[in-house]
Amino acid sequence: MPELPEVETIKRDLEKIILGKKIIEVRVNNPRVIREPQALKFKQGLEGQTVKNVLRRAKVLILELSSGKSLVIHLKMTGQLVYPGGGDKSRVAFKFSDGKILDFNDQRLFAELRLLNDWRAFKFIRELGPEPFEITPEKFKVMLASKKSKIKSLLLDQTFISGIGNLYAAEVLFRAKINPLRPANSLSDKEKGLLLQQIQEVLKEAIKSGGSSIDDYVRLSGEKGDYVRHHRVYGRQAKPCLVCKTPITRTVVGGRGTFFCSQCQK
DNA sequence: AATGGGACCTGCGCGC
DNA sequence: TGCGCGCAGGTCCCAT
Repeated sequence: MPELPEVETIKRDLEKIILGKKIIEVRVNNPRVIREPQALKFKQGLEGQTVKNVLRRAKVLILELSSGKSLVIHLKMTGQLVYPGGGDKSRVAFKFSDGKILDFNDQRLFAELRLLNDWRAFKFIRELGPEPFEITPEKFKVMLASKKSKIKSLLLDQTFISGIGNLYAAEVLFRAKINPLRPANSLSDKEKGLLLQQIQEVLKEAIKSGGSSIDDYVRLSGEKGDYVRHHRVYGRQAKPCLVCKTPITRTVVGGRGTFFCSQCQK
């Protein structure tokens, strides 16, 4: 479940090793992960290209190429980039001019690779809400004002705010002491301010730790992200709240596991 | 219009 | 020991 901090970590690791390098061969081991264009065109469009720029938008990685096209990668839940690669799990392998290989792994085949003429025109990216770090407290208040949906569902809505997933939604709501089931427009101005502050702080700290390795996420090197040590509620069902010792509640919101402290989060 | 649930997938861990 | 089942969650799509 790579979310913003995990994708940002991969982005930073990746640009250190592939900026300016040429892709000499693309091996497609499972065409299902290539959403467009058709696999052969994808391969041909990448071979011979130099990586000019590595960008992140929300949970999406973008590699701008010398041709002007871009390789757009959404890791979804189990997508991984591993370097140096050459492993037998790889769905797609990118070989560079120095002979080294970047593996794209994805156990569950949900991830999406695209070779696009203009990544900015890609519907998913066009419709993304603002990046959490670009939001001011004033703007956040306006954004929440008319929203009746549960605050947790709203944090997961990528067209509302981009980059937060199930894990960080749980963590920021715990730190802001807000119950995930609350209607968004029922938050006081003070709570809205605190929530934005926690969103920015938690994401920033998580990036510093290299993300959270639960399930499949690993850094480019295969090394784990260290932020798991700082988790307070995610995955802690029935365990004592770290603040008040009340057992952590697990419920389902929008079909997703939702962890919170019924005592601390009102 | 907003909300909810299923679908997409695979491997792991659990209970019998 | 072995098998079947539920579960994990990002996003899309459809029904209500």
